[in-house]
Amino acid sequence: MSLQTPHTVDPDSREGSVQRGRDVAAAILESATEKFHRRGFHGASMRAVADGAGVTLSNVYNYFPAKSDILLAILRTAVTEQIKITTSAVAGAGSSVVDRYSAGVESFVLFDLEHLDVAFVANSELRYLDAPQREEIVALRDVQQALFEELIREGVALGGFRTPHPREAATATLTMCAGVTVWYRPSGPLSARALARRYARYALAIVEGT
Amino acid sequence: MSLQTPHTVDPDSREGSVQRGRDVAAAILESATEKFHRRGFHGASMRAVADGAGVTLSNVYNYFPAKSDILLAILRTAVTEQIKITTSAVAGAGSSVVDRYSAGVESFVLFDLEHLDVAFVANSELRYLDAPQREEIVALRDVQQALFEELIREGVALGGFRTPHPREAATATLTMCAGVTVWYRPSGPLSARALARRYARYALAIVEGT
Amino acid sequence: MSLQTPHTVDPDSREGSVQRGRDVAAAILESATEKFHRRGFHGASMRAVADGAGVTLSNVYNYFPAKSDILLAILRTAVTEQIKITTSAVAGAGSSVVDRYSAGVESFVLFDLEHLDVAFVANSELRYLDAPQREEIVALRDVQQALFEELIREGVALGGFRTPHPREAATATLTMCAGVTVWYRPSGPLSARALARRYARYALAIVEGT
Amino acid sequence: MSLQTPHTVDPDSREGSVQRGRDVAAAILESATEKFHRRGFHGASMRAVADGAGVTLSNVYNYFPAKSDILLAILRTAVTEQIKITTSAVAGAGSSVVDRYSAGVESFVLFDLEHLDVAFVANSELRYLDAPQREEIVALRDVQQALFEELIREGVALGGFRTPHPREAATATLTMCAGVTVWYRPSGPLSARALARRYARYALAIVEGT
DNA sequence: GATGAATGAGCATTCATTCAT
DNA sequence: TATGAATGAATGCTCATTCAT
Repeated sequence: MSLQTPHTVDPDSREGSVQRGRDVAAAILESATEKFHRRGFHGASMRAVADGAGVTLSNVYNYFPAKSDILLAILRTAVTEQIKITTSAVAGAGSSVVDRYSAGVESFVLFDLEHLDVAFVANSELRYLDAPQREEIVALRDVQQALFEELIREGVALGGFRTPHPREAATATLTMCAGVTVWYRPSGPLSARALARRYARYALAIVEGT
Repeated sequence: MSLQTPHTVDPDSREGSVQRGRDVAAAILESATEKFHRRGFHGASMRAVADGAGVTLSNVYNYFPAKSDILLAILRTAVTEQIKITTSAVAGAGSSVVDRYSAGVESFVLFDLEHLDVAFVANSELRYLDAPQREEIVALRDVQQALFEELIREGVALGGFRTPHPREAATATLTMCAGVTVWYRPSGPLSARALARRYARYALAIVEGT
Repeated sequence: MSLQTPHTVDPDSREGSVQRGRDVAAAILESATEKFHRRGFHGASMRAVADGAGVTLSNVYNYFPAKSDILLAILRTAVTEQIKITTSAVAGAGSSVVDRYSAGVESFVLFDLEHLDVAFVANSELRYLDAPQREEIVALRDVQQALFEELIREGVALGGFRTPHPREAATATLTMCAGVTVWYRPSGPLSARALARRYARYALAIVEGT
Repeated sequence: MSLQTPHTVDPDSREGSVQRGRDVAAAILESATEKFHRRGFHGASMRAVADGAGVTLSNVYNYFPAKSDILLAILRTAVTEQIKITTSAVAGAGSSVVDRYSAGVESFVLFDLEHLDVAFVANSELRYLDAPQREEIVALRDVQQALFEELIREGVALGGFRTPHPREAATATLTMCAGVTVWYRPSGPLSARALARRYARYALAIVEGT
């Protein structure tokens, strides 16, 4: 499942240039994600991105003014989407903090596992954005981090979690979770869902939940 | 403290120009580490590496036949050194598994914190090595991973740890620990040693130590 | 007369700058031929080739993926064209073997004299092509050699030629003829046509024609 | 048999620096000959020459001030030696012009066949010498050419040869003979001596000897 | 939107040569 | 003689980007 190509498309809007423009941009983002994942931002050439998208090199520039804008678009979508998914997972969980925190972590890991290359790129290539672009993404990640941190603080206040350092616990947990994109292979013995549950358990342990 | 500059230098040989007295290969490795950290392997040019080392571009090639050999040398040194340090930390700790595991994790994190850029490069740029070179480093990392995994299994056998999945716990812990190189800044409020201790506690929680 | 500039050009399209009107690929091949002739394949730089063609260095690579492909293109054109010319000269000559052989040799030499640099490069730089590319050209040269060898065998069969070694006679003759590209200067006293006739006479003597 | 390493060495002179100097220079020339043959003058690096000679790169410069001096030395030796050999072959032959011319051509070809790489280099790489060095070799080749041309003129005067163009016949013959270095392989079916005799016959035909 | 041609700066690497010892 | 270290210029080639159509 790709983040860039939505699988539900309104059939009425399939014609006309706007829709075709959407398709092309999506193809470029998809190709770029794969290339950035495999070769890194600086190791992947615009030609390779264009070729992978089945698009003319020059035409890429009709959709993205510069290479870094492609990376920015990938990261923006990824982080935004992950915030949405974790937020709604937390909202949809049971009323106990433990349940809500677990649901949040599980959905976070699941997102990374289901979008391995996007998530990997989001973690590893952010540093190649120039300051203004980078700050936009960093701000979004702060939102994501705050979501978990708040839950931890809440758990500590309610007595369910006993970690003395909510902020560092959140940071450690998030980097641990993001780490799955480095080594997980879908062909392995562990299903994404099972792994996500396992990580939720680690996360609970880190905040010293009872 | 740099990994590349040998600790034992004959003080009598320090005369002569500062630049010449310093080992050229070490200067190149140090510069390359910094450049690879800041710009990534493909984003850092050999010219930048040479300039940073105060060395002629062509002279770099008198010490390293190719760019990738510089990366290889950095990774080899880093991983080897970290194995040594963690191994001896484990050996020098108390007899209980909890103590030995904690000491191992703490020294692992401490190493990363004291060689932030080297450790960061070791984690993020390994994938840019070609297969044969990459496999050499991967084999070394497997040794490192085995060290922790064995300790966990031992703890489980003795009853001190209760995690049902030693291998995954080790993986999760190591990626969590390696994650500190992404965000830690020495100028921050937390000392390296304090942070390392904190991570040892997280690690213990993950393996569900009592 | 150049081999690279096509003979039939639409006169109406000659407007626009002289440089642009000229085919870029042809200009590159022409310049490369001259540079390879003067400095040799390894002694001629792509920058020199580009400059000689009035073309940007990088633009050369829009037409030829590698330096060796330029050499390949030159040799392919040269050898193919020479085969065509000698074949049709043989076909258009009188019915006697002596006449046909003489016509073949004469046209062969004439081709070399009228395309001195191309022919010189074809003789001297072939060895710098990598195996697969070289074999393509070698196969073409075998066709050329076979043309003459067959004529000699025919002459021997009919009694006009008395050489006991048709193959070696053909080889000796062709290398002798190709040799003119080394020393002939159009400014000299001997016209190309006269020299070609003289070589046809040598060739006849070598096969011991009556 | 190499031109550079004499096979008769005075055993008494084997020690001391002069003799060792000789050996080193000879090794360099031998290696350079092989490299120039295989890769061409510009395609062969000084490092490759040094390595092939089992000599330090810097030490090469103790014997030859520049790369082109190595080429010059090779060519000088080769051409000089060939002149000597052909001259004495002519002198040692029977009294008839036909015999003397045949002996000259045969010994010329034989020299090329017995020193394939040296002779090849002498033919193909001469053009890479700068003007003053090149002229020295060209002057030597003129001597070689004059030897054959004089014989032809003598033969014409005496009535044995009937070619109307002694000079062009000599040129054609010499380029034909030199051509053997391009294709001859000692492993082939034809012995060097047999091939040389065959070429002497071609040469006689070219000058229209009776 | 889409294209093919073009560009200038930059890339990793190699060159012949020099120099201090 | 001999060496190991060093150098500046050049090598073939690729880069992200632009532009005219």
